[in-house]
Amino acid sequence: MRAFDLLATIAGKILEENRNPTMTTDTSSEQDHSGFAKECQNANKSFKSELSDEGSCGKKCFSFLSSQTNNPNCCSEEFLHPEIDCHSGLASIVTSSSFLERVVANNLVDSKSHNEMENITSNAKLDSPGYAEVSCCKLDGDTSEVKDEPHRLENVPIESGTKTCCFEDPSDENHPALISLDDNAKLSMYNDGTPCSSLSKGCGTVPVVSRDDDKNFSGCSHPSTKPKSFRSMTNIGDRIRKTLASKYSKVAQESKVDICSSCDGDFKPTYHCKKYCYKRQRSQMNIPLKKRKLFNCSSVLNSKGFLRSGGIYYSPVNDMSHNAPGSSPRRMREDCGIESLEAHQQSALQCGSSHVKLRIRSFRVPELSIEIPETATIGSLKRTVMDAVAALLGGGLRIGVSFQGKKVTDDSKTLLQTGISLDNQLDAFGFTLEHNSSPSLPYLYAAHSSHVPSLEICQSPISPAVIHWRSQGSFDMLHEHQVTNLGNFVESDHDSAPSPINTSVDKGRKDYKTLYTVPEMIEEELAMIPMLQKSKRSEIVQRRIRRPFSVDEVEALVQAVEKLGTGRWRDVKIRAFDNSKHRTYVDLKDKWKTLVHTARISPQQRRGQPVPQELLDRVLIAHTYWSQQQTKVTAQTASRN
DNA sequence: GTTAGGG
DNA sequence: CCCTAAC
Repeated sequence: MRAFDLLATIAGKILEENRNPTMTTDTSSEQDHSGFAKECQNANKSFKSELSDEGSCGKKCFSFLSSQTNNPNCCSEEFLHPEIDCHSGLASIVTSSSFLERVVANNLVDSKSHNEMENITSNAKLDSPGYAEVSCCKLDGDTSEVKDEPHRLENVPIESGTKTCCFEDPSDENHPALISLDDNAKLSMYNDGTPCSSLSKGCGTVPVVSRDDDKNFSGCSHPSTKPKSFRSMTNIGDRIRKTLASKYSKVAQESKVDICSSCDGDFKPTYHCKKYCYKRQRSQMNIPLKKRKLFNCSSVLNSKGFLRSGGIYYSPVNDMSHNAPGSSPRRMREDCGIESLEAHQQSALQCGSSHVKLRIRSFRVPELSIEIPETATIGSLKRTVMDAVAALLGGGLRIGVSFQGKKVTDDSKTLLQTGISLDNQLDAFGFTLEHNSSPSLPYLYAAHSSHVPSLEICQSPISPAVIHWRSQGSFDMLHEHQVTNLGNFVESDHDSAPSPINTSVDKGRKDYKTLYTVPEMIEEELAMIPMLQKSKRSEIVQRRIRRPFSVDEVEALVQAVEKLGTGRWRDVKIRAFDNSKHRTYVDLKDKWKTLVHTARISPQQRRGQPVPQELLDRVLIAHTYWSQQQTKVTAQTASRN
C-alpha cells in the first residue's frame, strides 16, 4: 500500500500541475464502448459481486486490438486510459491498465520525477496484482470490422525517436488509440523491443495453464444475446468464473486502490480495481482462458512473427527495433532436461538497461515411479501417470538453473552477476525441474492395485510439457511489460487448462515470473495442471482435475453405501476408495448426490458417461433405505429427549 | 477432521 | 468439484 500511497501523492502533484481541461476524454470512444460497458454491467448483475460505481467503468475507453487469430472476436487489448501529455497538452490515449503506468506515462518527459517514479515503479510492482490485465473479449457489435482489418498491427508506424503503437478500435476506425511514448525515460519499461501493443500484461502476470476443448472454444459468445451463457458453459467456464472471480479477487483486495481519471480531469483515488477485475473477468467469462491468453498474445506473436516449426519456435523476424539478425533465437537441446530452449536476447533501448529474454520450450518431468496392475487399462495408466505428474508439479518441484554447465544456486544473484549478459550465448543456459524437498520420488499406485509389478518411468512420457519461463532476473523493468508468448505454445494444444499461479514475488527476490505447463496427452478432461511451486502466500488455490467416475467406481461406491449407508463417507472412502488418492470422501458424497439425482431424472436428461440403470436403481433403493434409517434414528433420538 | 448442503 | 457452515 505504501507504494500506492506514494503514487496517489504523486498523482496529486501531477494533477495540480495539469488540472486543466486539456484532459479530454475521447467521448466518441466512450460512446463506442458504452455498449461494452453496459455489457459489463449486465454481466455483473448475474455475477455475485458487490460491485458498485459502475459509472467509472463506462468512462473508460476500451480498445480492441485486432488480432490475427482465428477468432477475431477475442482480442488482445489493454484498457485504454485517457491520458494527456503533461507538457504538450496533447490528448493521447495510453494503453495501460494501472494507474502506475499512467503516472509513468505522464511522467515520461518529466525528468524531475523520473527517479522518484522509478523507485515507486519497482515498489508498486510488488503489490500490484496484475491479474487485472487479462485480455478482454470483444463482446458486442459485429465482428466484421475486426475481420476487415486483421493486420492493423503490422501497420504500426515506427518513427525514429518515438515509439508509437497504434491501437485500432475496431468499433470505430476514426478513433485509433495512440500510444506515443517518448523514447527516453520510462520507455525502458518497454525496452525489450516489443511493440507497446504487445505488452499485454495478462500474458505475463496471470500464468495460466489452459486446457482447450475446441468444442467449447469455438468463439466468444455474446453475453448480451446469451445472458445465460455463463451458466451453460462447461466446467471450464465455471472454473474460469470461480477461479478468476473468487480466487483472484482475494488478491485484488490487497491492492485495490487505483486512480480513476474521469473526464473532468480529476484523479480520484477510488476502490474500483476490484470492479475492473470483475468486469474484465466477467467480460471474458465466455472465453476460455486459454484462448484468451492465446488471443492476448497472438498479436504479439504475429507482430513479432514467431513461427512454429517442429515444436520449436523461432522468430524469423527481428524485433522492430534492435534485434540484429544474428541474435535470433537459437535452438538447443540440453542434457539438463530442457528439450529445447529458445533464448532470445534483445538489446535495450537508449536507456541502457538490458534484459535477457528466454523461452523454454519444454521441461522434462523428472523421475516418476508408477505402480499399476497389469490388468489396468491404458486409460487408468494415463490417469495414474497424470496423478503422479500432478502430485509432482503440485509442489514437489523447484527450478534449477545452470549456466555454462555450472549450476547456479545463489538465488540472490542477478543474471548479470552470474555472467549472463547480452553477450552471452544463452545456449549455455539451462533449466531443470528438480524435486523440491523430499528426495523420495512421488510414487503412485493405481486404484485397486494390490501387488503388482511396478513400472518405473523416468522421464515421464508426459510430453511435451511446455513450460514457459520468463526471465525477470534482476531487471525490474521487465516486470509485467515483457511479452510472453503463451499463445505460441498452446495454439495447437488441446489439453490444457487455465491455471493461475501466484505470481507474487517476495520483496528483494525475483526468481521467476511465470510458468506454463501444458501437457498434451491427457485424454480425459484435464481441468487443471498444478503449477510449479506455489507461492507461500498462495491465495490462488488450484482446482483439481475433473475426473468423471467410471462405472466401476460407481459400482464400488454404490456397494459401499449400500453397506455403510449415507453419512459415513469417510468409511465409504476407506472401504471402497482407499487406493484412489484423488477421490476424497467429499467427492464420494458429491458423487452420491449426483447419482441420486441422476437416478431420479429421465434417461434422456442424463449426461456424461451413462451409468447402468441397474446401478441407478440400486442407488435409489439404497438412498431411500438409508434416508428412512436416518429418519428413524432422528425420531428415536427426539423421542428420547 | 467430517458431514451436509448450496453453488 | 468448490466452498462453507456446523459439528
